[in-house]
Amino acid sequence: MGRAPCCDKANVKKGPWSPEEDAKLKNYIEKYGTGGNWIALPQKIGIKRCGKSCRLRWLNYLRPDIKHGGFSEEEDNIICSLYISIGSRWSVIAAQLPGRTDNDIKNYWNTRLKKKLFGRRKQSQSSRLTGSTEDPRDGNGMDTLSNSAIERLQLHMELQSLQNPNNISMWPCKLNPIQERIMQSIQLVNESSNPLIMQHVLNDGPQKVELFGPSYNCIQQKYTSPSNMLVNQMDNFINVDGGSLAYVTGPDCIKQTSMEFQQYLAFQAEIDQISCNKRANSISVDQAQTNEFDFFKDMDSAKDMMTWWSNEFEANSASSTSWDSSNVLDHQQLELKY
DNA sequence: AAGCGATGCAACCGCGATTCC
DNA sequence: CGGAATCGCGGTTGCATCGCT
Repeated sequence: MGRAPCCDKANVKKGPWSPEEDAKLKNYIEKYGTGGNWIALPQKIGIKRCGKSCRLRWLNYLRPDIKHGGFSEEEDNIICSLYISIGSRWSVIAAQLPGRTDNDIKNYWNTRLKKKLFGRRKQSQSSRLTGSTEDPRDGNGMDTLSNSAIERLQLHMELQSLQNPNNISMWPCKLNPIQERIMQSIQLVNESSNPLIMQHVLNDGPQKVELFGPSYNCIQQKYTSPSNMLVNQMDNFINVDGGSLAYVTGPDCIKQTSMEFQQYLAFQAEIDQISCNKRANSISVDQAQTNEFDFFKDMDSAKDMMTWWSNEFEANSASSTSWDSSNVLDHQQLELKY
């Protein structure tokens, strides 16, 4: 039993939008708004389109404040930095780039920026591997990993370096103060996920977590308000599940743990287990999990990749083509004040 | 000039999250 | 409170265009 379709698939038009359809949709929304129901919209307008398709067309193309093409270097930097920090959360990234849509950014990343990064990797690697014709897409390189896997790998490495600060850092860029705080906060969450410490937290008086997210906008709001006391309480922020932040204000927090926080803890546990299995060279891992995290088999090459990335970032941070996220988060669009 | 692979982008699809009744 | 409806997101696909041979 699948889910019921959102519209009558047989009676809706698919494919490219005609100028007439565009005009009808645009005129209607500008006059009356969406009415809070995209599914009903096409009927009202009199076009044979799925409501979801109308929503997409409006958000990605017809909206008046849309910017198309021509990403600036600054935008490149923001996208790269945020992708490295939070992964493929295109809507969150898009929220930091006025006029850009998640779809646009996703396409731009997939078609250009990724190549910009991995292309350098290819170049760098092939210069070291004499006589090698290795293509990163041939099944042995990092590109065989899913975005999610890369994201997880990055997170894993962050956590590793936090847990063992004496290790050579493989995180690709110098963190700015906010990112450093967030990384510290991850450590706090790690500690809190320890049952003993969790117990301590629970017994140590009421706690409360306010969740700001998943969009970074929320952080922005907190940090751009000069009169907001939270500005001075950054140590109390903890990162949950990538883009979202939780703020530890006091009472009742653990009971109010959000879904995202639970997911984060589950993910952390998963990573811990995998790391454990890796260390113990265990082969008893469930096959599905093994498949999902196959890349850990190739951890050495992955480390190599991240080390390379780190070098590239450092080298580039001195040039005008800076990939250094510390620059990015200083960007005025984020308006983060320390 | 034609063929063909690569590229870029708009649009679709499936599914989890959220809202509504 | 539970199920249905809707929203919103990320991944994927399809197709027009480009550029190389």
